[in-house]
Formats: sequence, structure tokens, C-alpha cells
Amino acid sequence: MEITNAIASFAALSQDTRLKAFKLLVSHEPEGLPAGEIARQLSVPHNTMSAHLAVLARAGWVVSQRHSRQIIYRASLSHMDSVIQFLLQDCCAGHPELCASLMDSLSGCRVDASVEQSRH
Amino acid sequence: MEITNAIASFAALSQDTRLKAFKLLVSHEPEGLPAGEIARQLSVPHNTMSAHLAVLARAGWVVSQRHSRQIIYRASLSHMDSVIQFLLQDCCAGHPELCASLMDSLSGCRVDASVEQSRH
DNA sequence: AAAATCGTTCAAAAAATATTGAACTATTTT
DNA sequence: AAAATAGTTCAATATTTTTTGAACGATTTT
Repeated sequence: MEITNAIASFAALSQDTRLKAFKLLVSHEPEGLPAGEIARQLSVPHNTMSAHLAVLARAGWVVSQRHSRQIIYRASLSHMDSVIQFLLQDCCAGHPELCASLMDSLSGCRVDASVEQSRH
Repeated sequence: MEITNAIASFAALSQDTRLKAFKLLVSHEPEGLPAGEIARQLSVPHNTMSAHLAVLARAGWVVSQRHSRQIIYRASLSHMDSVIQFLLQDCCAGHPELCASLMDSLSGCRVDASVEQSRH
């Protein structure tokens, strides 16, 4: 990821409605949500929401697809991965301990059968 | 991390000089760099740089400490960790495959002796 | 083909950010 | 204690972003 894309990516998430919309879409993966439904859930006028969704889309955080009358938005998890990689770049080289701690916290989300079982 | 802190964090990195300054500090961990040196390396007036460093500090991306006449800035790697955790929250639960891919890319930075040896 | 529904785009005003000369504070050197 | 050095803060201007009424475009229903 280039620095220009990174700036646009951070700018896109630096606004209340947009960050909430993105989080909402992440929690609605992989089905996605139509534009109007996002506006309704966040209590934002539909044209305001449309402008914000355009910013998120231009930055790469969301993708959209028309489905009859509605336009379905989905979070782009691969873009999230790219942004995180951008942040970590030039960091882990000298400091593997940060990666280690991150990996530890990430490993908590691998919910497989054996882990499920060991919870009881 | 609260959503308010997340917004401030993303806003802080959504500006060219600030993003470059943070990256510069990450690559200068753990020694850090004095404010004037950062301004010089990025070709920015010292008062402009000071304002930007204040934004980064308020958001939590950097910490500073006076050392005789100069003020040394350092990147806060733990803050970076918090922001990444904020992004991943509510994501891995339904989608362990994203975490898996992230862990794969992260695992590349674990440069220990055995890996070093196997490179030759 | 008219009406209804779902969204986007436009344009203009309002609000928030960025920039920088000048003044100021803290520390060290002479 | 004056001068020099390293940074910050202030204040005013310039720039960018956000918001929203109104108009428009696409698709479905009547």
C-alpha cells in the first residue's frame, strides 16, 4: 500500500458516521447491508450517508453492488488487512516482540472445535 | 479502545506530514528522535512540526520526553497494537480466516536463529 | 406509462483543520 | 546575566471537509 492510499484510508475512518458504518458492515459480513438500511440504523439522512459511503468506497474500505433497487455495501476485509500491513511495515523487523504480542491477541479468535470443547 | 479515541487516532494519521513522522519514529525505535530532527528530515518548519507532533501525541501515537534542550519523540507501539485490535474487533468472531491470513503475514517477521540459518 | 422506491449527485453554507510569522518558555553556553 | 539553542503557543488566514435541500437516475410496481 502506498502512502497516498494510507492517508485516504485513515481519513475515511476519522469521522464518526463513517467509522460506525464500517464497523456495522464488518459485523454484517459477509451478507452486507443496503445503503438505506445503514442510514436508518445510524440515524443519518440518506444523502449524507451516501456521501460518506462514497468516501469509504473511494478509500477501499467498502465495496458495493446493486441488487435490484438497492445497493448493497460490504466491508472489504482484504483492505483492512492491507492497512494493518502498512502500519506494521518497518516495525516488526527491529521489534519482533510487538508482532508476538499481536499474534497472541489474534490467536484468541481462532475458534475451532477443540477450543470450543475445552471451554466447558 | 473507545470509538472517540479511534476517530482521533485515524484523524491523526490522515495527514501526510504526520503519517510520515510516525513512520519515521517507528523506524527509529527504540531510541526516538528530537522534534527538530524530525522537522529537518521531513522539510517542515519547526512550528508546523510541533503542531503536528502535538496532534500525534494527543491521539496516543507518540510519547515525548525532554532530554536537556531537546524533546525526544518515540512511537508508541502499544497504541498501534490497540488501534489494530480495535479494527479487528467483531471481525474475527465470524471470520477466523481473516485472522489466519494476518497471522501468516505477521509470522514472516519472526526472525529467530533457526529461520536465519535456513536462509543459506 | 405513471407512480413509488432506493440511491446518487449537485451546490452552497457551515464547520473543522492546517499553516506560519511572531512571541514566548526552558535549557545550556559564554 | 546575556546570548544561543530547541521547542511550544498564539492568532489570523487559508484550505479542506461536512452537511443538507433539491434535483436527478435507475428499478420495480400499479
